[in-house]
Amino acid sequence: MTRVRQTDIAVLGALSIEPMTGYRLRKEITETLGHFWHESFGQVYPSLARLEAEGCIVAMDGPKTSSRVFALTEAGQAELRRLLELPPEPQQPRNALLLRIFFGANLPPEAIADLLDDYEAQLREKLAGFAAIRRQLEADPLAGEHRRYWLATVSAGELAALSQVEWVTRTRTDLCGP
Amino acid sequence: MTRVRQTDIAVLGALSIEPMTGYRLRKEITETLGHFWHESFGQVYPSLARLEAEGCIVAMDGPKTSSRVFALTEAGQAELRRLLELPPEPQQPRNALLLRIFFGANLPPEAIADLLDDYEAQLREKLAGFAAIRRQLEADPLAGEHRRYWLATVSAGELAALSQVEWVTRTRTDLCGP
DNA sequence: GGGCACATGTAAGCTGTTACATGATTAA
DNA sequence: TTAATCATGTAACAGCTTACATGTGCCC
Repeated sequence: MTRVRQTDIAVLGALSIEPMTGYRLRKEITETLGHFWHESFGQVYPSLARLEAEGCIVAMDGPKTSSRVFALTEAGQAELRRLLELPPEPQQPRNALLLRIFFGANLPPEAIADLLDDYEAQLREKLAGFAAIRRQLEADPLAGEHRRYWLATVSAGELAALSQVEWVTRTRTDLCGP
Repeated sequence: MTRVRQTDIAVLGALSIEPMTGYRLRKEITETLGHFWHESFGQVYPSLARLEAEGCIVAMDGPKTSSRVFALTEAGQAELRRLLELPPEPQQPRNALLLRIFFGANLPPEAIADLLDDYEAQLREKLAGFAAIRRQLEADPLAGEHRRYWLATVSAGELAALSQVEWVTRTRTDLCGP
């Protein structure tokens, strides 16, 4: 019962869309999956090395000296499908804001208000980001068959952020007064 | 720029409500903060040892031989306040379901439907759990000044789960048909 | 006496981050 | 030419989980 390496899913998934270098892979993950996923170089390169050794991906010479462009093999495509079908293992939640709110009786109301205001500002930034991604996605002719799936993840982010804005507004009134 | 040990906040916070043993501390965190926080024994005991060495908590003999009941000192109370006011550092998101949806073009629609159905079932379980916690909290006379803060965290969970149920329903239709 | 919940800890190991080291390519 | 970006990797470390080892107290 070995645990599934989540990073491998992200790496194989990205390469299923287009072959690319490790550097660009990480950049695409940051820019495109950024609102629900994250990888660091320290994860991406070892993962690429492992997947190459397992025959899931192959490296080709890139346009630049000493850059390697990775592509999925058939085995890699099969492995990706296998991993995608596995039910996500429930991750241990850790919400640092809710932790602070829970112990809020130890703080003056203004400190709570500050925490909530900061959070709301972050949410509004996120929402602006989603709007931008959505516009871009709806215009991008390359998205093709992926578009509906990508839009679904954007919707998830938007709905979550909107419901959290509602919660923040209500909670600020409840806990810190109008 | 040392990072804040989040576990310390949970430990100090729990002890600010009532002195208790490490074992019970972890149990309370699991049962009461479970929907937004998690600690393992391997975190709790070292954290207690460190906080004791720093003078934030003191140990008293418990009712049982070789059990130690920890209580906040004044320094610990001050440290807790300091930690609670720090803005939560944004954690790197990792949503395993959205990762699978994003690469959904690699899967047959039925596999997507399974993933979404499983997720919806989990959400409904969560909602039932929240309802139970809410009933319990509203009846508990011990909650006192904490009740409003604790209810706020329950509301956060409820709203989040409800908006995700909405998303799941919509997304299932969009991606897998009616 | 047997089983369960309470209770305390440690050690191995995995995941993931951060900082570092190095160099190529491109655009101003 | 110089700064930014592209590109690859490693090493140290922090954080956290899991499994293990050990023992107490209570109830049936």
